This record gives sequence, structure tokens and C-alpha cells, in this order.
Amino acid sequence: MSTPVQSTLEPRKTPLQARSTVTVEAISEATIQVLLADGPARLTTTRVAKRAGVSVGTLYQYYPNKESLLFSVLDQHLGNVVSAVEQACNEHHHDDLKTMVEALVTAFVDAKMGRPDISVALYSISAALNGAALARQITSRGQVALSAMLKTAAPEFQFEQVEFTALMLFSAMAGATRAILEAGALPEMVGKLRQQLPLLCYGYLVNAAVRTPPNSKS
Amino acid sequence: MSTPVQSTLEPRKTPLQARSTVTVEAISEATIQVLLADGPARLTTTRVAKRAGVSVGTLYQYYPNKESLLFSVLDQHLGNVVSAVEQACNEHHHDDLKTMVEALVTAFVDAKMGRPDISVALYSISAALNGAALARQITSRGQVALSAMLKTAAPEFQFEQVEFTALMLFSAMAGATRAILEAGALPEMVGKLRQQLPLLCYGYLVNAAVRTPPNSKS
Amino acid sequence: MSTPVQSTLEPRKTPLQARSTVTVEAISEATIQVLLADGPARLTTTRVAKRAGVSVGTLYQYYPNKESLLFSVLDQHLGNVVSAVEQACNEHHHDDLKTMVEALVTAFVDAKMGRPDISVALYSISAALNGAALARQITSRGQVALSAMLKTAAPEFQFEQVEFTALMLFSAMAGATRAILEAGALPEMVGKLRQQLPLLCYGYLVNAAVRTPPNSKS
Amino acid sequence: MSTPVQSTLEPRKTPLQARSTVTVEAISEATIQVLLADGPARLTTTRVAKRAGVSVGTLYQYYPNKESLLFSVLDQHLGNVVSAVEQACNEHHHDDLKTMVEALVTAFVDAKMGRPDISVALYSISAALNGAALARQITSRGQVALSAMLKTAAPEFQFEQVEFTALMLFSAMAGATRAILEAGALPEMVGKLRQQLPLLCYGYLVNAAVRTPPNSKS
DNA sequence: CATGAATGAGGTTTCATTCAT
DNA sequence: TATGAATGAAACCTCATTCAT
Repeated sequence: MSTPVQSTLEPRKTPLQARSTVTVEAISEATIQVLLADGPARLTTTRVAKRAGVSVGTLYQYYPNKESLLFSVLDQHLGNVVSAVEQACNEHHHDDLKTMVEALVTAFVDAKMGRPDISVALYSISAALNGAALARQITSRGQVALSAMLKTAAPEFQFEQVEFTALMLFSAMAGATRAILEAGALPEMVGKLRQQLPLLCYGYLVNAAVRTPPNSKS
Repeated sequence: MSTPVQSTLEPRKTPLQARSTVTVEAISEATIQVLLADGPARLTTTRVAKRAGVSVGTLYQYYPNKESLLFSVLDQHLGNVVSAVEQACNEHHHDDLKTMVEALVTAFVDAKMGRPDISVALYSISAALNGAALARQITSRGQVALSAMLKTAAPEFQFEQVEFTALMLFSAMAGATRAILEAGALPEMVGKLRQQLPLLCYGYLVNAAVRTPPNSKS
Repeated sequence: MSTPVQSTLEPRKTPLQARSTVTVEAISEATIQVLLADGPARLTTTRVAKRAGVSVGTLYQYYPNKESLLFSVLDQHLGNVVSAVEQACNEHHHDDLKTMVEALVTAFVDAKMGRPDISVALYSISAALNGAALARQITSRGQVALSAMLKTAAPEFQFEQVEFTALMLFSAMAGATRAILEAGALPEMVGKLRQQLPLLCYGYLVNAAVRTPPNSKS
Repeated sequence: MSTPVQSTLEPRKTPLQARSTVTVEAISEATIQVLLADGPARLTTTRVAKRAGVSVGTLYQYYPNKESLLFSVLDQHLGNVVSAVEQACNEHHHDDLKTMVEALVTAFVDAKMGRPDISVALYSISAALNGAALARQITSRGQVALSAMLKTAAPEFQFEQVEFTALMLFSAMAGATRAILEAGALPEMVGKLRQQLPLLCYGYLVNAAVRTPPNSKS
């Protein structure tokens, strides 16, 4: 998905064979399971391996160390999320602002809520990993895609500093979503989130848009 | 500040003598220092004690375990932040919506940016602590104070579900602020944040307000 | 041997491979060695591991904690002793009372004196372990076996409360043996013990037997 | 009471003043309490001091170290017991064997059962203290007193090796009593003990007595 | 390739003991 | 004399990682 920051964090071998893929997948999923069941403090490589139904040794065949395992899991998830955002943005260039916002929110929330358990579990990982680095990277991708889309909005919705506006939008959206996720991601709450998030985004953009003095008389 | 969740997390003894107070303060500060200097993975009780200029034993006289130390530090900081928010909210009941938002944002950002290093450092703690519990607690306080204030806003700014609106507002604000903090809290960025956050909040509220049919006469 | 009382005390993994068995055996023996050489206060898991020629980690692969290690060693020894007693009892049902006593004493003393060093070493363990629980369990087994045997003795050697009589017998025997062991288990003393213990036991039983009024007039 | 083995174990100062005596008494009693309430593993000097209502510092004014505290408590108790036995023996020289035994048992059981909680608590201490040393010492005093008494018994109750006989008697009695104590010292059990112990002792002595060919005319 | 026993550095925590107040 | 905060050695235990099988 997204580019790893350090080379040590890269998975040791790219699984080419079918069996390997299954194994890697199992380990990845087991990581989430353990995280959710036992918490970040109890997340040990041995436990993950056991839950995945393989031996520790096998785990270390695919990941050079624990950090890389965590990184990989986090990267995959965040990568999915931004990819969804990127796609939504790309598909709505030159669209109506409201439509843009609608698409953005839907893509983001769908991606995050597809497996809310994963999303929640990963919050606890990113800290240990100085996830900030990765988060910044991801955020940056979102920012770029968003900016690009916003630049194609109607002339009365242009911004002095699109990049910053995009960052605000993306991080505010992430913040609100996180709160709902950490509160348990109850369907009712998620529903409200889907309904309110566009209001938040749209409201902000309208307010932040450069007041082009509707001067242009001619 | 806020009430600890578990009894095991409560400080072991309340420092009554002057000497003790100093010691506890030093330990608390040292925790932040170590966190910033060495990262969460290197945050060991021994290291904290050393940095605080006391022995490990002393640390354990005041905190029953490492978790309680982290909890205490986190609790103190988050407590400060919500307290600031609460005060701002209480002081602006019945005010103009724009003023309310302005006050809210200023209080929040001021509190968070007073010691940006601390704010950043603590993000990494809360994960290890299943800080979600504490975070929810804190968020909840913010939500209550915000709701109370919003209820006193002008009639055209009333909301179908104030509580949820408050939660959205608070968590969006927190999300945006977090992004800036994790990006390094550069003064320039912080400036922009202070300027844009009100737009975000105000824009959302205006949009989320119940469309009171403008007194449909006729 | 006998059933552990608490699950925490149970060994962590049953050694299946040959290597493991050797390791576990070595740890068990090392525990005794350290106990004898350094005393109970110096009995640390690190020291035991070192003496066993393995790393601490290995020790903890087989015992979840220090207590379980001690428990296991104690259990094994006491189990051996009662087993010997049980066998002796079972083999002498319906025998002459004197023979019964002789067999009982021999079995018990043989078992205890087989490795007097171990016996002595373990006295100091049982206290730390609230060995009372285990001791009661063991004593109980002895009591049962003894009672069963005594019930098959000649009619003039029947008892009002066999169970209690058995307990007295067993614990008196244990007490006398312990005194000799703690005095150094000098061969001379042990010899005397073997000679006097039957007198103690037989004398008691004869005295405690229900005085069947030799009514049988003629 | 009895003479301490090592000089370091002696109480630091002999309490002459009333206040001190009270303090020392309180500490002594607190030791038992803590032992019973929290077990030997939780017996810390701080805890004992707190329970006694004094500060740790004060405890260390009366005992140079923890060991000496434990020693003192144990010594006092065991001293009481042997003293009772000694007195009983001294008072029954030249008496009937049955009376001797009766007196011995009564004195011993009374002393042990006066505060069964203490008796039980102390079993766990003696191990930590290499109580064997003290136990031997105490046993030895009992042995001496007992031997002396037995020598004054009727001619048909003389023994080849009184000392050993006395040791057997004393330790068997101690063993049986211990079993009852560790089983909870239920009044019913204690009653049976008082009734059966004389049978045990008397039976043994009768059996162990030198069979003086009762004729040896001329 | 897979296994899982072994490793051991290092983290957390306790507690006997001291000493300034 | 009493206090109790401070000390720090040392104990227990974990867990990422390796490597012989």
C-alpha cells in the first residue's frame, strides 16, 4: 500500500505462494484479534503466532521483528482508508461542492467503519510505533487528494490556502470519527455521524472560502 | 482533577509535606521529559525516577504501579484542558454564537498549546493505558459543558440533538488540533489553526441548527 | 502425584520432548541443591536456573512462577512418601497388627530417609507455601490408607474412631521422624528411630483399641 | 526466655520503662496478627509497625532487624511451651508413670492451645529463620526435663536410652499436636487430642521400657 | 520451510533499613 | 525518642528473538 518509512519495517519476504499469503493473512488478522482481546500490553509475538495457528518461528519468517508486523498491519489499514479517499476525490473533480463533501465523507466513513474493530484496535498501535510518522504520511496523501479536488470546485469556493484547509477538513473528520469509534461505534451513533459529518465539512468550507467580493461587475 | 477510573490507578499516598509535594511534582514532570526525550518505549519507571532525581522506591511510594503514574499524568493534563473548556462555556451562556465559538476555541487551543510538548507526549500514553476510558470521560465533560452553553444560544441556533452536536464539535476540534500538534506545532500552523478552527465550528453549528421555518407567516 | 490445589500452581507445560524432560528434572533437582546449599532465603529463581544450567526464561517456561516450582518439588516428594505408605497399607490388610505397624514404619522411614537432605530441605519450603494446604491433603491420603488397613486388623484391635487414630499415628510418626531429620539424620539416630517408632505406634494402638470387655465368661 | 543463639538476634534494648514494654508487646502481637492475616510472605516490618500503631523507625529501636523480631516472637512462644513442660516434669518426679504422662500432656497441650493462632502462625516463621536451630534448642530443653522425670519413674519403667526415648516422646507429641493445629484446632479435635495423646505416650513408654527380667532372684 | 525450546537483557516492583526532621 | 520519606539492592518475571532439529 503506502510506502514504508524505514527499510527495517518492510516485510521480510513478499509472499508469492498461495500458502504464504494465507499465512501472512492469518498473522495479520491474529494481530488484530489479540489486540482487541488482550489489549496492546498483551500483544506478544508468541501470542499472535499461536492465535494465527503457526509457530513464532514462522511469524519471524515473514516479519523481521515485531515492529514491522505492527507497522504492516497499520499501514495496510490506513492505506486502505486513504486509497478510498483518494479515489473518491479523483472521481469528483469539478463536481458540486456538496457532492464532493458527500462523496468524501461516505468514502471515509465506509472505509473506517468496514471493520470498526480494526480501526479501534489500531489506535492503540500507532502510539507504540511512533505512528505519528505514518499518520503524517497518510494524512499527507489525503491532503493532497483533497486539495486537488477542492481546487476544481466552483470559483466561489476557492481557498487562500487549500492545503491547510484540506488538512483541517481531513483531521476534523478523523477526530469526529475516532470519537464515535472509541465510544463503541454503535450503529445509531454511526448513523448520526454519517449525517452530521457532511454538515461539518460543508459548513467549514463555505465559511473558509475566500470571500470573492462579488464585485465582478463588468 | 477528573475522577480516576480504577482504584488501582489512584495515587498511593497524598503528599502532605512540602518535600513530598516537590517530589511528586518532579516525578510527574520527569515522566513527560522522558517521554519526549526517549519515546514511549523507553519510558521505564527507573528512568523516570532517575530523571526526577529520586530513587525508584520513592516513585513507588506515590504511585502503586507504572500504569497509575501514566494515568495520573494524563488525567492531570486532560483535566486541565476540559476545565478550561468548562470555564469558557460557563462564562458565555446566552452570548452571541460567534462569541461562544470564539471563546471555546481560544480556551481549547490555549490549553492544548500551553505546553505542546506535553500534549504530544501524552498521545502516546493514552494508547498504552486504554486511554479510551479516560478519553471518553473527559470528552463527556466537554460535551456536557458545551451542550449547556449551546442551549442558551439564540433561538435560531438550536439543535435537534445538542449532545451529539457537542460531541461532534469537541471531537472535530480535538482532531484538528491533534494533527497540528503531531505535525510539530509550528507557530505558523498554530496561528492558522486558531484562525480556522472558529470557522470550522461556526460553520458546522450554523449548518446543523434546526431550520426553524422562518416564522412562516402568510 | 497428588492433585495440585490451585491452578496457578500447576506446571505451565508438560514436557513432551526428551530434552524438556531433562530440563525439568534438572530444575527440580537444582531447587533442592540450592535450598540445601544456600538456605530458603537465598532460593531465588535465578539461582535455581543457574544451578540447573539453564536460563531463567527456561525455568519460567515450565513453571508459571516461583511458588509453583516449590509446590511441584514439595508435591513430588510428599507424594512419593504417601504413595509408599499407601502401598504398604494396601499390602498388609488382614495382617497381624505388629506386622502392619512394622510395614508402615518401614515404608515411611525408608521413603523419608531415602534422601534425607531433600526431606530436610522441604520443611523450609512448606512454610513459605502455606504448605499446610498440601500437608493436609497428603496427611489425608495417609489417613485414609491407614484407616483402611486398621479396619482389617484383628477384632481385639478395633477403634472407636479409626480416622482419628490414623491421624494421630501418622502425625506422631511424622513428628518423630522430623525431629531426627532436623537433628541431622545421623545414621545412629535413624537406626534408633527405626527401632523405636514401631514401639510408639504399636503401643498407641494397643492402648487405643476399644477394650472389648473380655466378657466372654466361660 | 531461652538463650538466643546469635547475638545479632537479641533485642536491641531491654525495655525498662512501662511505655517501652507496651510498645514491644504491641509489636510482638502485631507480628502474629500480620502473620495470620496476611501470611508469611506479606510479613513486612512496615506492615507490622503500622498494625502495632508505631512507625517503622520505632520498631527498629527495639529490634536490630527483622530476623531478630521474628526470632524474639518465636523464642517467646516456644520458651513458654517448654517452660510449662519443664515445670510439669519437675513437679512430678517420682510419681506414677500414668500421672507423669497425664501431667506432661496437659501442660504441653494447654501451652500450645492457649493461643492456637499463635502456634499456627509460628510454624510459618520457624522455617524462614532456620528455626531448626531454635527448635533443636527447645526440644533439647524438653528432652532434658523429660529425661530427668522419667529417671524417677518406677523401676519397671526404666529405659535403655532415656534421652532418646524422651526425644521420641516429645517430638511425637509435637507432631500430633501440630496436625490438629494445622487442621484448624477445632475444639472437638482438640478434645480428642487431649484424650488420645496420653494413650500414645503411655503406650510408647510401656513398650519401650527395659524388660527387666522381673525375677532376677539372688 | 516450520517448529518451539532456549535465551537473557531488562523491566517492574518490593521491602529491609537509614536518617534528617 | 518517634517519625516516615527516601533509598537501592535485588527479586520476580516477560518476551522479542534465535537456532538446532
